[in-house]
Amino acid sequence: MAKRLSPTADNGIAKFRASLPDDLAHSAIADELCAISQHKRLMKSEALVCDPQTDRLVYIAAGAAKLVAQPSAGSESNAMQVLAFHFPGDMISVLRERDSDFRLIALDPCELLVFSTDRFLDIAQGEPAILRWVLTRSLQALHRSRTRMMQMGHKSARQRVADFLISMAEHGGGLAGKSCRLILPMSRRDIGDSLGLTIETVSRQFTELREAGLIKTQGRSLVQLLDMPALAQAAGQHRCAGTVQHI
Amino acid sequence: MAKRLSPTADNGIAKFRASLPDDLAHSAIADELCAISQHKRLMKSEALVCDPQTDRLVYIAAGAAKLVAQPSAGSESNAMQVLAFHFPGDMISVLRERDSDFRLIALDPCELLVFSTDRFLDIAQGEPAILRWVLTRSLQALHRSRTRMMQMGHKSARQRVADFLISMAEHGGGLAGKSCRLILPMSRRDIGDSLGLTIETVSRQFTELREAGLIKTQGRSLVQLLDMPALAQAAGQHRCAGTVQHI
DNA sequence: CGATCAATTGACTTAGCTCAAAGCATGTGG
DNA sequence: CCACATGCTTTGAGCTAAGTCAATTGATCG
Repeated sequence: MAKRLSPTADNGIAKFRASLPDDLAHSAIADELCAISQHKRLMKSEALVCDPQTDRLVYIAAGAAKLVAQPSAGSESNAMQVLAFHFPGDMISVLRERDSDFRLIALDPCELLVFSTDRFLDIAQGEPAILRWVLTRSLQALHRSRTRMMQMGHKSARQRVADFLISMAEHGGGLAGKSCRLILPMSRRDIGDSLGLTIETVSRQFTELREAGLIKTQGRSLVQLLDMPALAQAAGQHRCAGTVQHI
Repeated sequence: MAKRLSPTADNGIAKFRASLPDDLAHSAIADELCAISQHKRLMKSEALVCDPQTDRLVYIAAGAAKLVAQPSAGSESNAMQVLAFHFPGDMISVLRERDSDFRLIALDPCELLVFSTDRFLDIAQGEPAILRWVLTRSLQALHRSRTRMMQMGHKSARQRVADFLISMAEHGGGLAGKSCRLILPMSRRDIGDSLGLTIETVSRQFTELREAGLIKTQGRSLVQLLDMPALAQAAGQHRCAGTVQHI
């Protein structure tokens, strides 16, 4: 059993165990994995620092984070790219990379479990079900990344922003009705960087969506999606929760 | 041992075995995997058709292929997106998807091994090293996908085309010197669809690169990279901005 | 209650898209 | 083997969506 570090560490570990396949939550393998895990807490805007020599697997127990890449070369000013936003329950692979380093930055206070990928896999090799669990999640992540790439490809600013809001709503879970309240943990800059748009364009899109009656905003981070089917349509007739209406 | 289907089938299977971790190439597990593999040959432009109900793993033994996604809904005209190009030795995961179907289309005659992902993993569970092998490749694919997504984000047409050429050269293997000959198996349209650009823009970029003395073209598909360092720089820097200092 | 940074709005510029026409390869039939 | 036909590619001329620059408004915190 993992040594008692602190109540919150135990809490994070418990969440990790719970996310594993049911029958493995309390297996010896799970114990081993927990034992090699490093428990980290990040303050808002703090970056996860870890040995850049090894690949890492990071499990998010609580909080939201962004995975960013910044070209190491020259131009400091702009050019920060947000590759993905991550939420509790996500397992992220952070590969070491020579030219552009990838970093995980907390959007709000985060609780993480960090594993060395190699050591994790060495242990997981003893239990193929765990290996398969990680593999399945990776394939899904790959699939999601490809789907998003598809969208980045040729979509308008309106479509990207609408799609972003829809996908945030999917995470929030409030997909039930037509409307949905969201608290966005990320700034407009983060949103822009993740969509390949400028903050100004993002802001203008928010304004237009508000004027079209599709959303309502309040303060920086509170957004209310008033008509999700219409939003989904604005996003390009993709995934709408219940009703996909033809055009 | 897998039943002898045909000389080419055996050839494809041999390549698959060779790509596995050394000590497993002739293991019983490898035999089992080969036994459940479906050997397919595709003509140029032919799509891989397989049961859309199950996820598939596809190993490319020979030929080049593109992974495309087309939004199922309405608009036929444009909106075909090329998610990735694949080459011999690649292992691709084709997930079934309800709204937008992903298809693998041959760019030239292809030789493929197709596995049901579930059955593959069921067998691979007997040999964690194979599971880990697939996982490692998936994480790399994810990483590549993210890197490309980053580029799709905010990069100019020039940067995208230059980067595309560089990455094609990496596949060709002729990375040694400053120059490199490439035979592109894909059309300008495919290139455009993969970069989120129109064929016209791709063509114009080729022209400009030619006029800048960075490449030389001959016919549709032959491209000669004359100055790869300069190309790499064009792929990286060259922030559009108001002040475009010519090269 | 200012100080400070994020977000919005406006005016202007431009990269890349659209539409349209002309050149080239590649394959086919005489 | 050559002429033709077809589809790919290149080139050209506007247009528009989104970026840049700049100034204002709004929120958040010591």
